[in-house]
Amino acid sequence: MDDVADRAGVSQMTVSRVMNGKGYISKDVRSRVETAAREIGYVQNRLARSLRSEQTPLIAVVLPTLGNSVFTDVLSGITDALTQKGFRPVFGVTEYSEDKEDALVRDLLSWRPSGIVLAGLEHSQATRRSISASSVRVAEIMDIDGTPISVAFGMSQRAAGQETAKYMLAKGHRRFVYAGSQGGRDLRAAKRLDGFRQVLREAGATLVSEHISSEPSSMVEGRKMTSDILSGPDRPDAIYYSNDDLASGGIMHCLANGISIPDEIALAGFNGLPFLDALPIQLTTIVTPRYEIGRRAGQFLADVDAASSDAIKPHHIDLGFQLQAGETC
Amino acid sequence: MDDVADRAGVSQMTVSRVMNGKGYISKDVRSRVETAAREIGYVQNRLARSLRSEQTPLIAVVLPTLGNSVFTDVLSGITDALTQKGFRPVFGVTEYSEDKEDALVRDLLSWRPSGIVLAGLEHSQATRRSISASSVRVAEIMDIDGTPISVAFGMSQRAAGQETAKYMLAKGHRRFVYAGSQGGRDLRAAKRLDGFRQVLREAGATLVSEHISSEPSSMVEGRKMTSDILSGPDRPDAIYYSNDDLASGGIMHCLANGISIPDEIALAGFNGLPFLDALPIQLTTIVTPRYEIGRRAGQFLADVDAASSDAIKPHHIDLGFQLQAGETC
DNA sequence: CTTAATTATGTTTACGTAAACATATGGCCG
DNA sequence: CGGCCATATGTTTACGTAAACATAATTAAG
Repeated sequence: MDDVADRAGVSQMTVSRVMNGKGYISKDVRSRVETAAREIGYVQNRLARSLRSEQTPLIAVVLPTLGNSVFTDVLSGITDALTQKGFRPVFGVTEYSEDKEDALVRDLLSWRPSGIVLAGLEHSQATRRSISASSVRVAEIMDIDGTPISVAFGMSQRAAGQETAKYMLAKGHRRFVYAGSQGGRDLRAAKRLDGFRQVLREAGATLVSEHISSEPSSMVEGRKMTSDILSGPDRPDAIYYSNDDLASGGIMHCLANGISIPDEIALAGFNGLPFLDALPIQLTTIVTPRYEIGRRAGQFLADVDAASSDAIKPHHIDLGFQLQAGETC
Repeated sequence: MDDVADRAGVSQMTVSRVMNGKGYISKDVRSRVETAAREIGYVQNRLARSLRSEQTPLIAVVLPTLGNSVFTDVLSGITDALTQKGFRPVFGVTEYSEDKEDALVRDLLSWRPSGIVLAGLEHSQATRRSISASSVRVAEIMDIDGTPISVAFGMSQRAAGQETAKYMLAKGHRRFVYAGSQGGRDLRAAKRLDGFRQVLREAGATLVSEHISSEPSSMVEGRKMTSDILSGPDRPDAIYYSNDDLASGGIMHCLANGISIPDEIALAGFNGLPFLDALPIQLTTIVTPRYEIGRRAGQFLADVDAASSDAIKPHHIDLGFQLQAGETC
């Protein structure tokens, strides 16, 4: 800035004013400064700017993984909303580990972001302390079953599990198996299962068993699990998968082995990923507003006014979900 | 830091040394400082740290979109590599616009990142200027057909197009149509088409027409385009799609309308996305090392030693690709 | 036992910016 | 014409940290 100032024959402070469009600047000086800046290729140093002004246009984003398109959809929504308001995401992935979340949150907060996005409502005491000590705005996403730190954008995971169970029961299925992944560390999936279980219990139906793979979810994994389940001793008449990736693997297994869906076995997934449309059989699933969740969360955090009301009463914004009836139940 | 210092009965500088593990510190002082820091919940201010030390653990990542899983795969690879070495990605999307890339690069460079990831090898003069003025390390990804600024990690897009053409010709197809998206702004797709065209020309085969939708690529879009192509006047016997999303839309159209693949029409895609396995017909496509490209690029940028050799001769790292023969050609 | 290293700590300063606090000019009002 | 306000610019300082440059205490070497 000093160099630009010299070249334009003004003080450093005047350059700062031109750059930020604050205060009074004469037309003449403005153009001289702008020219000088362009000529020497001046680029602001945001580190200094943010240090001095005590605010950054950064939003920390903490997600469990990028390997699941659910979270890349969310990230896409966040990014779009933030970009529009001149904010930038800085992010990291926890791989569903609480310890990594703690460390990551601490690390990201050291950038003094103005906001932070967390997945889910369950966070360690350490994470909560870090956050409350820093006065960042917080948006929790995906889940609304519980008490948010500040505002949660998402849908009721439990209700999604319930609705799926009701639908499958209505279709006449009685003996169920649950197939999940990530070693059960996906707490949203656990809540869905919880809702699912509860409805089954009330209806007197049976949850024969729960298969939880330790792998990340994928079609291949879903196919393998389905094979195990169907060749096992206690064969169910329906499988509830923790997500579409696993469920589509289930469809593949059945197709490949001539197992008729839904007569011999019914399947249901979760997420409503677009690739389902390409499958030969339409999966019954729950369509979630992933992009919208991200966009709303981003919008909220980038909205400086929403910030000012710092003592926000914890609440949630329910973005709903949609059961998409397919041919697999 | 001053507060921690007071509490531990040492100077601010000693606290700094403990935090960064630099210089000599006695066991006693170290533990006192660590305790004090924990007690008052001290969190480093990276803005100040980076400002003073003139280096940041940030890597700027500029991608065309997050709406295409190709780039989320890449981003996942980048993130994994960076995280491991204590770096963080800060990113933005260009939506395939050169102007947005310029603005984004300028903006991201203002954070003084130690590295930047760009997609492709084609960049405006403005972008090149910004980058060379800032002395960041640069990794260009996806494409290696051309001269990189520094190091490019990717594969030959042109060769991919060529190989697809050769394969389809070998299967006896002669009249081709190309189907692309993004209004032709995807320069990698353009290079593939270029290679494809060239091989057809040399073989005396015909590229009947090139359909370029202005929409982002998706199965729905691919299905629509395929319908148009097949109902048009000059019906081809093969369609080369710019990617798997469009191609799988093509498969759907054919399945839904009883069009036999590959007898009535042959199809080929690009990327080798995992969901292809779930389709009733295996698509012939090119499998690209997307995650690996991201990982290698991230690794390179996070490697401080690779940095020191600042006058790197422009070169590329070819991560190759694999033609995956399916049932659609 | 001196001297020189090694270990351990402190003091001063600079990183690049913007907030806070001046100051100067001109125009408008009564 | 004096006073006040809007406009336009400058000067000083602080943001939180680490590099650079001391200095003190301890150990090793001769």
